Amino acid sequence: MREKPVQKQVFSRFLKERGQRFTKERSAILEKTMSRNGHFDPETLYIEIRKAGAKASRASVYRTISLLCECGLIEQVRKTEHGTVYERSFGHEHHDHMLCIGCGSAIEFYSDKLERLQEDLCRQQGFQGTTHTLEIRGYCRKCQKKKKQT
Amino acid sequence: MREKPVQKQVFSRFLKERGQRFTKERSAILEKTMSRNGHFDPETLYIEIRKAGAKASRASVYRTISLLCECGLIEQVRKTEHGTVYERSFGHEHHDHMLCIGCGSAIEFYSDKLERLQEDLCRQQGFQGTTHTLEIRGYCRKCQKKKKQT
DNA sequence: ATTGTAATTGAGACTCATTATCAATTAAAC
DNA sequence: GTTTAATTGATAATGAGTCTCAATTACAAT
Repeated sequence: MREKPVQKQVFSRFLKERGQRFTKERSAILEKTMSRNGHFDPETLYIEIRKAGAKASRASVYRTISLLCECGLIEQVRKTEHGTVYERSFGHEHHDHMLCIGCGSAIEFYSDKLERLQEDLCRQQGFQGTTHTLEIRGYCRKCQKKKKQT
Repeated sequence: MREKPVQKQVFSRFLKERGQRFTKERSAILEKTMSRNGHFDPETLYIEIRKAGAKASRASVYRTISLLCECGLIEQVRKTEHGTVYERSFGHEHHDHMLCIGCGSAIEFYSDKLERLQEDLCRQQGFQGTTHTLEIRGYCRKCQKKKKQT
């Protein structure tokens, strides 16, 4: 796994500005977070970190995830009955999701039309929109086939 | 508060089909649910029911909310750090929400363009979409003013 | 390098929403 | 009315996430 010094810089600057420290625990969590491609939840991240031999407690994982959200390196995707799902946002353009009811898989997509629509809608309502999340639920290709077979 | 016999019929039929019973607890919870206009969470509903003098335990409230979701009379709006938020869907057309970061208030809106956009997006991805949720976060009129004053 | 000091860590206690348990109750079919 | 399986509710259990606090440590100043 290649180093990602840019992200370390972003994070350590963010911390320094607030008089906070860039510890090895935070560094390990940052690294594992940034090496992840898809969605993840704190517990899974914690287990991966332990497996990788790094030392960081569950508490630190939660605390660091919080910080990473604040400085914009990751963001919350959604809350589920099994906990909160996050994803890397650094080097990962804004997008929305389609979520398969059948298998839980997620498709990412981006739509310029949607971005413009958000602006229109906000104008109509006198609302100052900053971000949005669109989640489309349904069936992915695979699960559509499975359904036909039954 | 007027009676809403249609919803009772829907619910009791739904239950009968599944060999389940239409108890007074379920009836009380249904009624309180249907008399609500905005968003609500299970705990608030439970407290209201107790205040109204009806008898239903917290456990029954949770269990019945689950049933009401299954039969389509209410639906989950979102999960927050303070629990799950629901809203009546019976006699309440589909819509999406703008959520104020400042005060937590919610604006409901409906957009035909958005509905058509969902269809387009799904076609593009070979996804069979059934429902969606669009949540736009930002500042409502009041909170925009407050921010200016500071 | 050493020191001083405030930030951080981690183990475990705690919170709070939600679910499971199970004996007692009850709807509703006969 | 009897029967019987579904339901209820008090309470225990679960599980994600947060808090506590003594021990540790980053880091700025000397």
